[in-house]
Amino acid sequence: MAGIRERVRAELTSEIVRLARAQVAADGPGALSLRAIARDLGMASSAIYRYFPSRDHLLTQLLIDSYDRLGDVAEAADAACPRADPMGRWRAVAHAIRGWAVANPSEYALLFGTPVPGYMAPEDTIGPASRYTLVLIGILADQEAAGARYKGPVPAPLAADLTALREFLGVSVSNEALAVGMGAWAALMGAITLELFGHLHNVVDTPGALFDAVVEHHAAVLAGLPGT
Amino acid sequence: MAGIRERVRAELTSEIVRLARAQVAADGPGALSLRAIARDLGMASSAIYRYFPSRDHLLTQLLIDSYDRLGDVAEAADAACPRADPMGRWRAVAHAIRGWAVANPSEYALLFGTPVPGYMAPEDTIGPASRYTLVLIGILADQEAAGARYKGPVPAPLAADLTALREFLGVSVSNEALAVGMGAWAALMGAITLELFGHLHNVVDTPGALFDAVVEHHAAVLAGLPGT
DNA sequence: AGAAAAGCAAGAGCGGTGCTCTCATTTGTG
DNA sequence: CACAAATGAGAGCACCGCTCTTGCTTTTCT
Repeated sequence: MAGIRERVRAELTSEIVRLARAQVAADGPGALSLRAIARDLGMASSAIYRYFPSRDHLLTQLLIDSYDRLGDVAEAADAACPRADPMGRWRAVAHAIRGWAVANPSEYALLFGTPVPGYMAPEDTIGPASRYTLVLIGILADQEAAGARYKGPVPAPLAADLTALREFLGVSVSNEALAVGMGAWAALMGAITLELFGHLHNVVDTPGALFDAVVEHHAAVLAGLPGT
Repeated sequence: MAGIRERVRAELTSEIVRLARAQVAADGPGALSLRAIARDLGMASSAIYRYFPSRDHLLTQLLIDSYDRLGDVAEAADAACPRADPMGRWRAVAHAIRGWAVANPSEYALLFGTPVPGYMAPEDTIGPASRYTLVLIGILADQEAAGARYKGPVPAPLAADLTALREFLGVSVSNEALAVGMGAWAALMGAITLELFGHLHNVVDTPGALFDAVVEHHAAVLAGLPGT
């Protein structure tokens, strides 16, 4: 009942994931080949399906793992800052996210690039996918708790969504703060995506320059000081 | 010498592109299959290669076409506004871009989603790819010419790039304005990408709400009025 | 006009993919 | 020990991009 078989199964499963991740890292998502993994493992291609019922299921596993790694670096960067300095934390987390993205471009593409056509991310992914955003929201909440005030106007439909979101998360932030934060989030991801997907090649040579400007701009906005 | 053969060749070529676009629109890029196109055309799969030497070449053609369509809608939206109202033009162009994106998600994914692994966009694409950005820069230039002032600081490396960019484009805009504009650009594309690629599904229900907030925020920033 | 050259479509074929099915073997358990 | 479950192997299906050869048609040149 120790389950010797279960153990070797778990090991093989994680070995498959390991090879899959290496494949994705090397040639991007879409280059993921179950047959190639089977070859590397020295087993028949059909045997892989005992561990992952389809290529998409394996891809989902990679998705979850990558979201978790991103969550790790975001949380680590946040934890390394004094909690009383939300703007320093914002800068640190933002740069940590970009750092992870440029270090793992294929994984970033997997998370934030073109979604697989017929593929809808299952429930298991939303937890890991939320981690890095929760870090950002936490910073926002602390900044507001420290006295920052954000002025709207927040469009009515957005306000309703934000209210629901706040209640779901159980965090105490105003709708105005959430709206500002989502704007910063979009700018953050937009800057990284433009950079990583090559849209700055014919515009700007210095990698990260646009990103720095974006982060600094939103640092000022997120500061939420009166008169801004 | 009228070139009857050339004409039928041109027609067949555009027919191939038409079917390819339909395929991409239906099932996203990556579902593009030369064999399927050949089947639809009732010809041998090998015959396609007389018109496009490889799948990537056909994809490049689709890329150029899509960039041109995006450029069309951006320019049209801009032209429909009074030139003397740059902020109105910004709003109009931004919403036009998003409108095109939500109406043609697969084409948007083709342009701004995960790049094809080994694929590097050839020179012919940078012209069409620049059109919608030139519209945005034009608005920025007019706004600054109308008296708007943007304050830095612009990071030194970014400043160098922006100077080169300005000289290349031959537009008269300050580095500060360009930096602010690129920030708005990143936020714009980031908001669209997050929405279209499903990252708002568990956050916000109202499509476009985040986008509106982002556009309005940057409208205020781009206004460039003293005290902002 | 006739011959040479160029363009074109078709078919077979290579190596690759995801995935399914069957069959034999191994392994843990009642 | 015997039985049932889990596992691996192999063949096979339908698809993919791409290449090569083989004929046929159209254009062009002499």
